Amino acid sequence: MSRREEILDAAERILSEEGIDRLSMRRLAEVVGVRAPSLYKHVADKAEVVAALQERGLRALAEALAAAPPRLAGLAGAYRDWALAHRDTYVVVTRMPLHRELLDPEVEAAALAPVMRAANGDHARARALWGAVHGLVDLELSGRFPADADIDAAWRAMVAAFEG
Amino acid sequence: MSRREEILDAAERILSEEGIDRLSMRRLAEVVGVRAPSLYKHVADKAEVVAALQERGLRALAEALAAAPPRLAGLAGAYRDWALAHRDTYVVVTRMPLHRELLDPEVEAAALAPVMRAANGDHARARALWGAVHGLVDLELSGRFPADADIDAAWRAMVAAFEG
DNA sequence: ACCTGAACACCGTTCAAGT
DNA sequence: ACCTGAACACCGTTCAAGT
Repeated sequence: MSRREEILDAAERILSEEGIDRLSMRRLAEVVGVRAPSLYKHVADKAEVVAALQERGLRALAEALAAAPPRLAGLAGAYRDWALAHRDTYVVVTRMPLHRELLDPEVEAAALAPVMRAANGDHARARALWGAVHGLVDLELSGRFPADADIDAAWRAMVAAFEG
Repeated sequence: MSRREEILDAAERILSEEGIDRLSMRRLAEVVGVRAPSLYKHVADKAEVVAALQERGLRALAEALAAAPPRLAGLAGAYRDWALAHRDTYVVVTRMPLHRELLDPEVEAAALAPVMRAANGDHARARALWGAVHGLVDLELSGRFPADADIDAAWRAMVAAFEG
């Protein structure tokens, strides 16, 4: 395993185990067992590390969605489940600037392919659907629903609207 | 005008004019004309500054939505327009941790009241709708749609789904 | 080829000291 | 009551120097 892979694996571990706030170049170096400046011999900057995490996250999300039942409710459920199980990764994938020039060009489309399929190839509808599932996940992750809110019911209402 | 108000006004100005990345206690102090430690005589910490910005943002959003045509398309359009016109404020309002204990308890509900009304008082439907409009805005603000995407069409598809 | 310490320009925050 | 400089524990990043 190259030093570079070692660094990216460590970054992935920090992200999922310690959270995004702890993902610093200094902490990353510490986990790898080296001083922070040494990282720059193997990655250009932190943005490159983040881009790698986004790529890995998109691949994992694509896999989870591809394995879900293709019906809308199943797909929406798989999307939500994956996001809740990988909160910090989901945030990195969707909220941080996407450096597309550092990304495998196919990986973004692959993650959205199941959504595209559920919308019968209608781009506008696929984006509306993606917005809806992403929005519900994002509000939940950001703690915008009151503690006693029935979030499952909100998901059912969303699915009903798009199936209507 | 109290020093505290002066500080919060300056924070609002930095947020909208220089962006969230420049909103630091040190920059804030500089704009107010004082050293950073002095701020702590007037606000407890940065979280309190952010909470004040969230409250002001929610109030402004509530106003914009209340002034919109109550039909779904008009409401969705007003939501999107406001978010795009106040990008950094929108991000602070929706993405940063919401310190509800520092917030006027009615302001959050006030912002969502028009959405609630559009859902005929159905909480689940209102949350699905909020998720959908927020999600589309968030993906657009995060640059997740390709440059040639017809985002207007995505909004129409979303409105159609919920009106269906 | 790889790693290091020192440095630079930043953060949020605390605190003793001054008025 | 308010403001200050100095300090602490952090950031990302650069660079000359060592092996």
